[in-house]
Amino acid sequence: MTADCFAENLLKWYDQHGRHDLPWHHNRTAYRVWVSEIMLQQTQVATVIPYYQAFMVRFPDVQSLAEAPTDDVLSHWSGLGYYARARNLQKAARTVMEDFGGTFPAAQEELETLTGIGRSTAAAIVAQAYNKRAAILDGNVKRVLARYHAVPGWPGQASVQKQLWVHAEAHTPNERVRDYTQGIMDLGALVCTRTRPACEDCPLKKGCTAYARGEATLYPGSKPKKTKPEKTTWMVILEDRDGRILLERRPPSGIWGGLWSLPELDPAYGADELQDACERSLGVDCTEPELIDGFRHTFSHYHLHIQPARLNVTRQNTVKDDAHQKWLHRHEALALGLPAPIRTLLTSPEQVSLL
DNA sequence: AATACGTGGCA
DNA sequence: TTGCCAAGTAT
Repeated sequence: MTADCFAENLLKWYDQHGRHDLPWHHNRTAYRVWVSEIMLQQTQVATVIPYYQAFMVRFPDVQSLAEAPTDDVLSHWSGLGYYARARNLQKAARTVMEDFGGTFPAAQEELETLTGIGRSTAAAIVAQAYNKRAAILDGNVKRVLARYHAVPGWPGQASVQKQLWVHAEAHTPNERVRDYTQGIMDLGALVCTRTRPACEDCPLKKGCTAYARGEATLYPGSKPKKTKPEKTTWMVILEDRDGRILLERRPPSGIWGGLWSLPELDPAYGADELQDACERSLGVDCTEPELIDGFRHTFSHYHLHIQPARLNVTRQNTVKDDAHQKWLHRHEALALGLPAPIRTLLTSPEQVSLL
């Protein structure tokens, strides 16, 4: 334990002010902790909670997750984002069943071999589920440590991250690792916040270098700003006489991988070429295409200009697939992996159909 | 090492 | 309206 009582002060604060009643705090099995950690990657607690609850009802253990249809897993993830997490989650569940005899590995080293589990997530599972010593370094911890030690630079930079890992390891105590781990995340989320940190309420202010300098908000260093690339694409709204809209399954990797969306066409096509392109690449027979408004959707790394076009389909080779149909109806437009502006164009689940 | 991967909240 | 970013990992 370091002489400045970092962990002790943090634990004392955690007992009084920390979060002790989140859904994954109850019945803390490795499986439940694992699912929560994956959902919480780059995603805020408030967003995760309802997804976590529903997920646990449908997939209460590793076996049920491993045996489920992937569509079922994806649909429970739909709206949460970063869908590779869901695909990796199930892949890892199947690995646990096949290679680990259905028992979740308890060693950080072994956990890291499972896809979707990196160093920090493996450590979080070890600490949360088994109360075994392991250092985590998520966004909250990075912020706390960057301020406490006045570590300059942007944590996305490998050299900066490396220093933060050293500090994370050094502060992690041998006792009460579970509470410590939850506590330092809670501190980052509730006190040592990105903007307007509540330094006066912080149990670590005494040893905090940035606080001593009155420079808490200068840390961690901000991401170097780059001009976001702009991308343009076509999302085609194909509607038949019954008002049903065509969807297609997206490739397993890439944006909205494995989900259903409006057909996406090569942006190189001009508006005048859309009809031909649809008939050729989607195998449908369209009448006059009519361009709807284009709009822009912003992702974290680029601006996506989406140019939806409406086309009337005169002939539709509908392949009935009850399982998929049911899936779409149950989860409505949210399940489609569409950016919000397009969702509004889908009037009701009953109008959604597959080709 | 740098980039791709979502969504919603907030200043 | 726009930019930033939140319990990161895979490639």
